[in-house]
Formats: sequence, C-alpha cells, structure tokens
Amino acid sequence: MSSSTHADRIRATGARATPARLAVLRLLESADRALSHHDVETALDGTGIDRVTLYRVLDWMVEAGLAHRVTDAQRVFRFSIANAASPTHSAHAHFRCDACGKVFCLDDIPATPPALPRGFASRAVELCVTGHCDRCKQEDSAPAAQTNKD
Amino acid sequence: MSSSTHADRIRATGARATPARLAVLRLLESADRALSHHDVETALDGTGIDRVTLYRVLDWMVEAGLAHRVTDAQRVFRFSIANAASPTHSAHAHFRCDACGKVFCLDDIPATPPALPRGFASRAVELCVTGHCDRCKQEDSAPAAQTNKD
DNA sequence: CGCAATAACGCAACATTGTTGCAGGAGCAA
DNA sequence: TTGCTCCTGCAACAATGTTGCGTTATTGCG
Repeated sequence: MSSSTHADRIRATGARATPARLAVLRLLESADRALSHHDVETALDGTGIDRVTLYRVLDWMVEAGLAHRVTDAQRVFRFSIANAASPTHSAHAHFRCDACGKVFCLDDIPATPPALPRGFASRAVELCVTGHCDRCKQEDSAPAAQTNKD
Repeated sequence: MSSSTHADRIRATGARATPARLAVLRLLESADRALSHHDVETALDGTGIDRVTLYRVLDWMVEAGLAHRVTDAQRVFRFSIANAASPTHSAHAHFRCDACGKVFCLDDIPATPPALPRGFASRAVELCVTGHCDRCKQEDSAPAAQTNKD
C-alpha cells in the first residue's frame, strides 16, 4: 500500500507518522511544481490541519531532507519534494512564471561554476529563471482565460 | 558638485529631486552590496525620513531603472544601484553570505542558457550563490569577533 | 520673486507571511 | 493497555511590505 510506504518513509527519519505529515508528503509528491504554504493550506483545506502545523511540517520536511525550500521573488517560501535520486541539491534551478506565479523545478541544470571574488567560498548555487510557462505562453497568443495567481 | 549631479539624474527620470531620493540614491551608490529596506532605514536614521517613504523611494528607483531589486533567502527585498554600464540586467548574479547575511552583486557571470521544458519562455535569469564571504571565512578560522546580521 | 499645480511625504491602519509559547492530544514502544 | 514524549491547536506576536488620505514642498511659469 502506498500509504504505508509513506508512513515508513516518515518513520525512517525518526519522526512519527502523523496525518498532517502524511498529507503534506503525499501532496508535495503529487505536485508538479513547488508549492507555497498557502498552496498547501488551500489544498488541505477541510482536513482540519492547523496553519501553524503546516509551517512546522514543511520545516520538518526540509530538515529531514524530504523536501527542498526555495524563496521566490514574491518573498514566499516554496517547497518541493526532494528527489531521492538527487540527494545533494547544492545546485538547484527553478522557473517562475511571471503570469501565473507558479514555480517549477528544473532538474537538469548545468552546474554553473560561479566566478566569485577572492576569499569567497561557495556552498550552494541557486538558479532562478523567470518568464512564461507553456500554459501562459499559449494564453499570450489567445488572450481568453486568465489563470493569474493560481 | 556631486549633489547637483544626483539631483539632475533624478530629474532626468521626470521625477522631483527630494531629500529622500537624494539620500537613498547616494547611499545605494556608495554601498558595496545590496541593501535591504532595513539597512537603508538604519543608515538614514536621524534624517526624519519616513519608513513608508523609503519603501516608495526604493520602488521608484527600481521603476526608474536606477536600482535593481532582488529577493534574498530570508524573504526580504534588497536593492543595489543600477550600473549605467549594464543597462539590461536580464542576467544578474548575487552572493549571499550564510554567516553575516550580506548580499553582494556579482557582475561578471556567465549568462547561463538554461534548458527549459518545451513551451517555456525565458525572460530573465537570476543566479544566487550562497556561502561565506571573505570576511566571514577569515573569522571561521579565527572565531573571535562575530559579525552576524550586520 | 511669488504663485499655483501636483508630485511626494508623513502618519496611521492594514495585509501577508512566518514564528513562539504553552497546554492538551496522539503515536509508538513496552 | 499504559506511559513517555512528540506533535498539534490555539492565540499571540514579529517582520516585512502596502494602502488611504490629508498635508507639505518641488518645480515650472507669469
């Protein structure tokens, strides 16, 4: 059963498999993009899970290595599931759509070697591309529907 | 006089040369890194310039092309003077120190052409490197002073 | 120079996003 | 089942940024 797999993955980190953690883990896993706290809150509306609990679960997921956290240009944190295949995300890339505001993970980036000033030590590199996603680009040509802001 | 040059640069954008704009323009120009609103507020403390005015001046500077705005990992906006030599900042790079939190502009970056999914259109690329700056790296070896958070 | 138009300011209140403290409830092991 | 402890829910708070509105002051013009 998929549920027990999720619970096991949570317990494998030494934490307890609670409904909130299961729900967020499943949600992030099924998402094709990085979700903000607000996205998660909306998606899990009706489950009775508290706002603060979501913040804590998301923080825990990052700490446990189950998720990545990025800061988008609107000064909100966004969370994406951590791929077990790419454990070290020292270099990570994202795409943010100017039109709909959604953030997508770009996995295959050329690990850009940054030229730093003398004495500077690099730990991680984040690359963020902005523009229009495929859906919004199509709507540019045919300005019918407006999918702005989720 | 340098002052009149600043005022002229402001008026050249069609705006009025007010004390707040002059002060912020001079401050950003003399800064060797990107300043947050809080940095600016602290630096201009005692001038009687209002918090909201600073927000408005900073926004105006970005709109007028006199400054760049970046969002750092702590979800705060930071502002750096726009170099007249590099008018198009479609590709911009920054370095954020994990220890002291300061953000530096890296001007010479290899404009990495990112491989986007089909249908995605790129408008701008932002590259953010995190790690330790030269000063904090030195203090790593000799843990005497603590320059954390300004 | 003095005046009028209006851009810009200051103040207060509000919005959004995230954090902290604490008492009670729930997951897990024995 | 029981108990330990982690986790949750609630409320209050903190940080950052925005909006509305009446007042001030910059600037062009007579």
